[in-house]
Amino acid sequence: MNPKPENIACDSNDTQARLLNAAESLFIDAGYAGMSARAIAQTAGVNIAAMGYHFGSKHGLLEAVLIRRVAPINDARLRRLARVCERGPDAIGAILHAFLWPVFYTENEAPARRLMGRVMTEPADVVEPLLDLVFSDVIEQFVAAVAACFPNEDKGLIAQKFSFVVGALSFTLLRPSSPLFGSVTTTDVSFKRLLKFSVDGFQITPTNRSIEKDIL
Amino acid sequence: MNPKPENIACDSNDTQARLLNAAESLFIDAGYAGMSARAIAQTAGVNIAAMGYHFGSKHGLLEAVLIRRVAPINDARLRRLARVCERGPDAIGAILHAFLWPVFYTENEAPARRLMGRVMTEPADVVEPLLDLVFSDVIEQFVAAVAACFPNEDKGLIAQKFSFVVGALSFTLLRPSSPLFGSVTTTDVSFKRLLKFSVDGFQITPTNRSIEKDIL
DNA sequence: GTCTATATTGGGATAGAC
DNA sequence: GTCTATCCCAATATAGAC
Repeated sequence: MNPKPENIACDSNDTQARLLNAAESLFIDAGYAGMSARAIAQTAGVNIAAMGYHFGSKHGLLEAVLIRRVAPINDARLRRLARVCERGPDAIGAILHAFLWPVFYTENEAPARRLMGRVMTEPADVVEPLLDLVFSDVIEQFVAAVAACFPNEDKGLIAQKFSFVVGALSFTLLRPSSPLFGSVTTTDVSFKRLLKFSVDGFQITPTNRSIEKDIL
Repeated sequence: MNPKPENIACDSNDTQARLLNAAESLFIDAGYAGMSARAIAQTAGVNIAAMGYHFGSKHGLLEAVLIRRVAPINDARLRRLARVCERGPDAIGAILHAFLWPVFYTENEAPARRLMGRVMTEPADVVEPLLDLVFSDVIEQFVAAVAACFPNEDKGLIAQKFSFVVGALSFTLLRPSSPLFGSVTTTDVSFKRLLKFSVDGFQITPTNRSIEKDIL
């Protein structure tokens, strides 16, 4: 289907890379259903038929777009996770750092970030198989590592807290500047804030009973 | 455009309600671009032309779908916020409770929750005007209330922390059961976990310097 | 208020010449 | 590998009869 799978340059002028870049940009802005094959070809400056030739279909093109960006990030995540040897509550910061850092600082980070935010929130029938394929291993390993930090905590609680982190991350990537939340910040500031917020959210703290009283 | 704007029943059999329910269901599952007017009419069991007659267009129908669900939730949020008089760090739990509780426990909550998750993550060109219209007032008031709890903190930091909460909330609503994050939980458990996670994330804690050292 | 029928545009995919 | 041309179907919207 793809006669030249290796060595795909990101800013080359060949047809495959042009299609990948165009599809990525349109997917970020409009989602899968909102981007048309015609618009992709036009943005890429290539013929419509080239998409079918190189990637089989619009969906095949999306898959290639995803893997190009997400695979390096997930590789970096797992490499960093492997270096976090210590366990116990103090390791949570290092683990979440290993999970978040590659998203913000891997090469070609700007498009990759928005792409990750978009794909994590797309309708399930479009990307669920792709999400499972690309993220299940990483999520599983990180959840297990976090769970090892808190051996006495409920495993379901740990997994859900991790999903809160993924949600906060996805939303941050998806709307880097939103009129709803005021001023924009730099990548570095967002990263540090999200990391600290996540670490604090994972800490074991006594439940504040005054919150419960507020129910109506 | 809409000859009968008031008194829209949620489970009635009249054409408007059937269209609203069908559009909501399809929007949740496929997003705006992924749902077709034909599919809406077919699901609703009404004629395609009825959509144009009652709501003007597919976009007008989406707007009605949104307002029907989100307006009651936002009203409840602001009513609850108005009752949170005290200020200081202890009020953060009550404020976040006021923000989150109506999402999980307002009537017709099940579709409303997924709808909120979907609309918060849709491509900007589809819903940005709607999001501004529906959410800007609520977000602004809640961010201001939270900022009043932490008068010495940077306002941008407060706003971004609040966006983390919104992100975690949206993702939780969007994927109530995801194979990536293991077992499903009840609404009550998710609500309590998200509330505690958010409160803990807002607390002022010393920055853990060991996290910084982990940068490769 | 409802429906049939249709106008008009755009969708994804591909056959086949070069 | 690339392009033209086209197939077939789906999209939203609306006109006009009832």
